[in-house]
Amino acid sequence: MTKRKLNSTFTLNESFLTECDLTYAVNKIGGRWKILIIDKLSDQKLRFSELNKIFPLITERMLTLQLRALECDGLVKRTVYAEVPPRVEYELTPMALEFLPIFKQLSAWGNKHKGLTK
Amino acid sequence: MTKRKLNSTFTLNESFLTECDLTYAVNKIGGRWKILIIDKLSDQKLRFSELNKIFPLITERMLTLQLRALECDGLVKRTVYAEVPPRVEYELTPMALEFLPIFKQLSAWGNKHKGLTK
DNA sequence: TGTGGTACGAACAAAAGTGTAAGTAATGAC
DNA sequence: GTCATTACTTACACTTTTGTTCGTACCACA
Repeated sequence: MTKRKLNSTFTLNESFLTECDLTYAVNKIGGRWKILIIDKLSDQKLRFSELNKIFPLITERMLTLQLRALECDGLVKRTVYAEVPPRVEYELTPMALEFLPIFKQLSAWGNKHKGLTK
Repeated sequence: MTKRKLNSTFTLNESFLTECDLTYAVNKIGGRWKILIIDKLSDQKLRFSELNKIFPLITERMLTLQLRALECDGLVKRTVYAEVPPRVEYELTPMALEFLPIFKQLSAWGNKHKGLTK
């Protein structure tokens, strides 16, 4: 996505951290809007503009970035139709589909404990 | 942790985002070292200095911040012993223990797909 | 000729997260 | 009195992430 300086402690630590399968997994869904996007795509293909309407607060730029990251991580498949005006559809990959049951548990956990700090 | 400006779009979006149970849950473990800390605490209490030794790359400041955040979110319990030199022990709360099985699945998913982008 | 819709891209700015380097309190051991 | 130990705290700098604003290509259609 954005260019990074190599050899910064930040980056070095990142390498160390992603050696952990758990951290690796969480990093993949760590972007601000990624989870919501995956959730919406869980049972349907959606176009860029449709996602944009579903999440009015996300900017086009952010949506682009998050989708690109998801695509890059192999969680989302991007299909471009050579039409005018352009049409691009996004859908989950099998790898992402395997994530969904975990999502449900996470969601249940979140729901159970939300607001009950302590 | 750090003070935030209210009313920034960033903060407003955060409110919107954490309405989603899923995003809420992921945010709780989103800090850079939180997952590793929880993992280490999964079967034992540990002192501040012990955690620091386990993760040589984390700075004391970061360790403090992450532990404070975890405590604030009700995932970690902090026990201070009135001794000199000070002794502070950290352990998981029941809420965090409920997270562990999900962690295992996340970890398995990460292990399966790591390196297999696409 | 001009307008409209789609899915972006680029330049910039703001905010948050993370790392660096130093310092602190309390007290028991020497 | 000095030093060592533990668990921090503070001030600052740097990196990444997120948001703002503007602009683009393409062609159908009016």
